[in-house]
Amino acid sequence: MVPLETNGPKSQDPRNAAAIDAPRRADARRNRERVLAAAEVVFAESGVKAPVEEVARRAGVGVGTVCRNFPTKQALVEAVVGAMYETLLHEAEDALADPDPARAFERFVVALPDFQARHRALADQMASVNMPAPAASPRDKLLRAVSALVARAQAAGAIRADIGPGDVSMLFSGVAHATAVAGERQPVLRERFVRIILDGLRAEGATTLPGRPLDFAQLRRMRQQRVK
Amino acid sequence: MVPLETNGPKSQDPRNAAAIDAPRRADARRNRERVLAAAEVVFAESGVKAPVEEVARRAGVGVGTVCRNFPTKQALVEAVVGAMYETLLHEAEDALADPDPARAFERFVVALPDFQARHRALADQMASVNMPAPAASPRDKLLRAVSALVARAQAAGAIRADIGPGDVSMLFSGVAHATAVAGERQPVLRERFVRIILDGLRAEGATTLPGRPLDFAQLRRMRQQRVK
DNA sequence: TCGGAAGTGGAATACCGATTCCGGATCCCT
DNA sequence: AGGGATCCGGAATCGGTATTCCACTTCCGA
Repeated sequence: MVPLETNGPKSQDPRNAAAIDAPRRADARRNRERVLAAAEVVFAESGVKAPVEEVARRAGVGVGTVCRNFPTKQALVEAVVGAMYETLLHEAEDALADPDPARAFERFVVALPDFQARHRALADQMASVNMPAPAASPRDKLLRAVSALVARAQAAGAIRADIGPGDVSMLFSGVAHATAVAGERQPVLRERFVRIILDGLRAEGATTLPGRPLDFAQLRRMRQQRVK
Repeated sequence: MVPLETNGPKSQDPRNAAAIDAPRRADARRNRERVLAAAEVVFAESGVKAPVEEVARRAGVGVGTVCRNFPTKQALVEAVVGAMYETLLHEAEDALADPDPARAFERFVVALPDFQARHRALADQMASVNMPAPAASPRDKLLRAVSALVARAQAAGAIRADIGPGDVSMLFSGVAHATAVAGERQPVLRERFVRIILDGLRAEGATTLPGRPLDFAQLRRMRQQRVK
């Protein structure tokens, strides 16, 4: 590999993932997008175990094209997950735009399990990521946005003070997983659970929680401990 | 059971699964137990995707022995799950033995996610079963016990009336799944979430829940709808 | 418009794990 | 103890999917 060129245009950049992300030819770039979009759909409806060939078919390209863009299936999955962070980030930013902290928080915790239930398999992938988020990456921005939503809601007295953003994230992801099993066509069920948990998050002092409020950094550390 | 008799042993009984469960030779029966035990451990730590060969190795037998006892990997998984129902049933019955309905309920909802977090992959399997439980099977007994725990707690005014056993089961399974990802070595985390949800379940009237209380029959029906 | 670099489809290959098969070992009854 | 039914181990088989490879097509700059 390293397709030798007459005079090193880029060969000295060891981590030019960007170059791989954006192939030279227009049709190639287009195909890459198609594959990514197809993969998101396929993985959502059949889980990550869906054959690569299915993704290729759905994208209208050959398997070779898929594998050239994403050298490994794992790489494909990660790319799709990366795209999902951006979607969730929008969700969070939309919520943050609401001037009422309580409503903003509520809006996000309704949207989160909703989104995750529609992407069960990929949400599981997201949950097992345990690398620190590169600064200013979509994931990093998302974590900050969620932290802000929680902090703002707490400052406004809308939710109890003894929880952290990590707690919130896990609680509602749990809802997503539980309801996805029963069928994503049951938004009512999801809403019931979100309401119940919201009631629990509001119940200041009803119970003294063991442990400390959980933030994302701690959450990540806990995942790493897990030998896996 | 059905210890062989001298003539006409059993060959005409089409559904003598029991006979398969209890092979004639003592060493065979012993091996079967070993495989079951090994499978439980292996699946718990590596998920159901763990190779059959790994189970065999852990059990100290050849793959052939595993496959003879459980003609299919799926059959092996189901056998292990079946055993788990019995364990959970004990948990539920122990809880029911507590004369205080509130304490009994609480005790079970702490034990449930705890147990499921230690058997994540198998818990997922359990969640996707959508056949009616045969009357008096461990699973059937478990569902009844849980329903009783919920009903009793409601009658005592310990938890809100607008929820059903299906709601409870899904909520706490969600906790199990969420915390299992972060590492089953974090019982404190699990307890935090259980407390929060318990607060939410206590908050009578705090929020009017959409939909109706969910019982197990409805839950099963919802799973079936899901084309899969 | 042309030439060749860049990209493509999909058959061939590599791999991995479930299931089958059978010569040999083990048990259990007499 | 003897002998046959039963069971065992694990190599061979089979199936299914990820990945590689290359003859052929498409794009794009000159």
